[in-house]
Amino acid sequence: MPSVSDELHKEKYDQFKLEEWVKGFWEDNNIYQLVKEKSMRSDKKFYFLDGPPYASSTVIHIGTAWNKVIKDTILRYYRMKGYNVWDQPGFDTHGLPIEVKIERELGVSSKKDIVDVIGVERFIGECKRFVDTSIKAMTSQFKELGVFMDWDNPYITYKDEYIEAGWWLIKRAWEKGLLYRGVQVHHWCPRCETTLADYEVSEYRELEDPSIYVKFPVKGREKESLLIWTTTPWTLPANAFVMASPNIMYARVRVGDEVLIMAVPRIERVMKEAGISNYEVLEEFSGEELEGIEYIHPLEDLVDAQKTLAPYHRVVLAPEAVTAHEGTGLVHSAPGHGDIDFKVNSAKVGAPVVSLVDDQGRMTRESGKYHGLYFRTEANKAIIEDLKRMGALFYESRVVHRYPVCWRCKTPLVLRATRQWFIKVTQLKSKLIQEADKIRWQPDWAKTRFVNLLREVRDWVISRQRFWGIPLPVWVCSKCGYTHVIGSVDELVEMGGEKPKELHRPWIDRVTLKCPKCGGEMHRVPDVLDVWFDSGVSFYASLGYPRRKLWEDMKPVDFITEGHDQIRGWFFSLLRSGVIGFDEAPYRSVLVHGFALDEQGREMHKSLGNYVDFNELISRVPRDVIRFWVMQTTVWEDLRFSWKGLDEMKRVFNIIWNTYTFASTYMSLDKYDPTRTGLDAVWSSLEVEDRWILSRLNRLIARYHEAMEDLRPHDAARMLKSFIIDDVSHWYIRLVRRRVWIEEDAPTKNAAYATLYHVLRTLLVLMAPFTPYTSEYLYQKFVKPAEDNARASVHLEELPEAREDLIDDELERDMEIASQIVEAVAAARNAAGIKLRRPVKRVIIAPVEEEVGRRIMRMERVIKEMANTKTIEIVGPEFFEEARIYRVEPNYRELGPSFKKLTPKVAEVISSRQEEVAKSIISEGTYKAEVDDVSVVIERRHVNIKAYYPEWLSVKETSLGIVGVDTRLEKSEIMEGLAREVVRRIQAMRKEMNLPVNAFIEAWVTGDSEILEAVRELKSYVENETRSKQLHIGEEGPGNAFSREWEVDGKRVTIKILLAE
RNA sequence: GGGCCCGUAGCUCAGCCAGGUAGAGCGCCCGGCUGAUAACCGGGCGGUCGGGGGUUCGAAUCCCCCCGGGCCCA
Repeated sequence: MPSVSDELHKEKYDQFKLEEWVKGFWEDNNIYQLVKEKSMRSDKKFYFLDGPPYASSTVIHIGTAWNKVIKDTILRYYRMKGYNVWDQPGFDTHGLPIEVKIERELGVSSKKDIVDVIGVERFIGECKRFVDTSIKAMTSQFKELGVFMDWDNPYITYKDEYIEAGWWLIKRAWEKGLLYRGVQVHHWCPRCETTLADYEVSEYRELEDPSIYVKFPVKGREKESLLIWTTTPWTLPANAFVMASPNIMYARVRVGDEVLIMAVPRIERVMKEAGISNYEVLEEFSGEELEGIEYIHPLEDLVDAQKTLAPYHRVVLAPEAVTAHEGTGLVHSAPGHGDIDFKVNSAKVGAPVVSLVDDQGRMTRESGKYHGLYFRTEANKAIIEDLKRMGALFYESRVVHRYPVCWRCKTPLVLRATRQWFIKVTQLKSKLIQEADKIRWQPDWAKTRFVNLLREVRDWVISRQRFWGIPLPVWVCSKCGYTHVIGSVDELVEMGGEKPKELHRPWIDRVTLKCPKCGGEMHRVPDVLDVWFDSGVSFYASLGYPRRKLWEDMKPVDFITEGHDQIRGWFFSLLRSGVIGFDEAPYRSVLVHGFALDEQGREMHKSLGNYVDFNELISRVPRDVIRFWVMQTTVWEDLRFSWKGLDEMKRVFNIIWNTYTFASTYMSLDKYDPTRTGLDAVWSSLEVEDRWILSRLNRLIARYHEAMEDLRPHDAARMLKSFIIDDVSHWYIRLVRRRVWIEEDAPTKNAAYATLYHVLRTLLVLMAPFTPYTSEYLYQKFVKPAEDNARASVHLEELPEAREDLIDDELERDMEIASQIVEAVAAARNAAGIKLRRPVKRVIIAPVEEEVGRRIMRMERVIKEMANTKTIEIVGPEFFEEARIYRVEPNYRELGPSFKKLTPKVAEVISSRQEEVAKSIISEGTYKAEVDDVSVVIERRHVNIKAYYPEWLSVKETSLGIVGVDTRLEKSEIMEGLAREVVRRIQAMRKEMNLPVNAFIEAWVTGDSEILEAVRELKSYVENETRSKQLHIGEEGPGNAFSREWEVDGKRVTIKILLAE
């Protein structure tokens, strides 16, 4: 016969051990496989797509842990709701950060070294080895957290099948005319020797640069120059034109025997900076008048490239590029080295785009004299010297400003125009916005943010001049220039290529094709793809599309969740790929989560010393505690990491444990069998608190589902916590305690067992997605032994649906009121110094409305028990009014000014005629008296009125009404109180002797006569409570008995105990 | 410089969308309970709801500006 086992309460609680045990249990019994198999039998699909973490570290960030816990909780929820859940994890593996790490490991620092010293083949091998190590380490940490995903079958972006899937999209883009090669100005890292996309330019440093004012002589005018300002002298050799604004006023300013042209609002600043006080503004005019003025470039003779640029040297109007806030209002423009310059040039000038800096950051041959010099250092220096020598330098100083550096190697970046491959995303803009609108965003503002970004979308530079990435599948004929994009390995072979060992560089670089146009040899463009491309195609690539057709059955992705940085990142790249490849958004709903910050709300950084190491965390805090704690945070807000917060959560688990051991202690004692004595069997014996907790439970279930389906798992987590702590532990268990202490087989006890068992069992299942370890453990130890038909694991259970018929609003309101009344009584007792142990004769309540009174009386039994009162009386407010005693005190601040010299005597009257004065002032507002033959009128303001209740009545006023406790002692209550004191002490002694709760004893009580009388009077009560077979009053007892002397209210008593046979 | 989010007690946070007497847990102090006991109950201390302005009879809540923090851009 199954019954609740006694295993739980025999064991010392240790959450770490518990989790270790569960981990072993899952492994030994293949629980994940069972869960997965069960899920796969369902035909309701739930396609979850894991945003792949970047596999560049062996220790995960706290934020990554949170991310996976959120995912796991939601996946578990949907599995337990009977869905066929796709739970494949992913890893993002390509890209520059990993290349840089490997370069460091191998001790090289340039692309040349990778090719010549290391060899690309070995380099790629090292990248792969590094990634594999990271994946292994990360996987084991995710498993530690109890994350149930298909860890044996992750999608990994460097696999050939994945690369091939990536090619497919490039081919799609090409077929749709979205792929193009173009020149654009981008940031370039001269160390990594690759272009960086806008979003990769994320780091800035405070760097020092020259700040120079340079004179560009105006053609055909003696000693007259345009004055320009720049902090990048190295761009001057590539100067093509000068920009001015039509919205700014300019002036010709005489300085010495020269005339300088500059913006009016800048004159004073510039002159001051240059230390020139003697200057004269000759003439002011609108910027428009500058248009077309030609100038001579001061370095014209030193720079070869200037020969082609000279014809364009004139002033161009470009209000978007010129401000009156800095410089001179005249901006030197080098289309090959500036974004705006490039745009203005294409729109208005059409000069050749010249970049005079090479891949390594050195000046090119075309820069003439400066050939070979490094741009920010050597070239700057040489150029400034030449300008000075030629008299073209107006003023020179240094400036410290924010300058972009490479996000991986911190090398200052250079802006330069290069030829790159693009996808014309701008053409898809309206479609992107339209598709974004169909997606469910939680929270709402994520959508706003997303659409804001889409409005500013730019074409996407997909090419990178690196090694560790998906090779760009573009082949170009070396003879006729014909370009072809390859969409698959099969196509590669069809085109005459040989299938390489793997699709990475360098193997793929060796594959040549035969040009279908001219028969010439086609070579691959040596670029690889931007690493953001990789994860963007995961929605189909992880499923092996197009080689396999699973995506077509599974689409769209039902759910994704990542941090809010991914609004711009992955959420965007997925949508972009979805629209390029399939003309639609690939996912249906998004949950955005926050960042894991430190206690002060700052970002965690190893360099800031506030970094919390995952391994430290997991060794200090049990996994479920971490999980349940992080899940309490409003998902889309930032998580403030807190050791203290985690400690608090440990206590919650302690209470959960205590709750289950409480139940198991008594249920096992009585061999309670939930399969025989279930809720149905005890239905008619349910007490009001039983019906109440069942109502609460079902309300919880309903709200829990609402929260989970609305992607508010934190709300569900909070509800679970408050249900178990507040409703079950703090209230329900307190209420049923006495019922489970009953010895015999009473219906009310069985009703309590059945209810408690049902509640705790259901709760385990509801908790399982959040606290998989604890739920499993309690399921194995508490549920399993009691139910023959229990599942192998709690994770194979199905989530219950709420039983609406058990939700009773009225009852819950009644209980709410009862609890408030009990609270008020406790406060009143406390004020009067009456212990809860001592019963009181009556509690008197004047409710604010009759309704409340009725509710109180419906809960009479509960209130009487919890408040330890013999009776409850409902009275009208007049009861308290009549009992109230008023006292008045003289208010000297008001008395003084009114009565001057009489003040002391008036005060005397007030103090001596208390009641009389108080009554009069309350009813009439004044009190009239004769003082030294003078009539005085004492007003309300002259006194402070205080209300008191008589000694015997302790009162607490509440929003429900006035609650009074009659504190008068009658002999019977005193007796009962004393008896209870003795009981308590016997219990303490039993505990000290380590007696089992159900053991019987024999006891002897001697000492104070009043106490003995009380015990004699309530003998059977004492015997019952303490499980005493025999209670000897006034007898010494044997010497071998366990003995203790006590003092109760100043009275001595000696108690002896022996274990009865 | 722009977009979005956050700012409430010493700490962690709820309340804000749908305006109506500022809440919980923890911590601290005092008291109680002692058959869940590293649990539990009551009371107290503690708040310019980041600051300022506006709308309103009434604002933590709605609007505007500013400050601090976060993310993403420029």
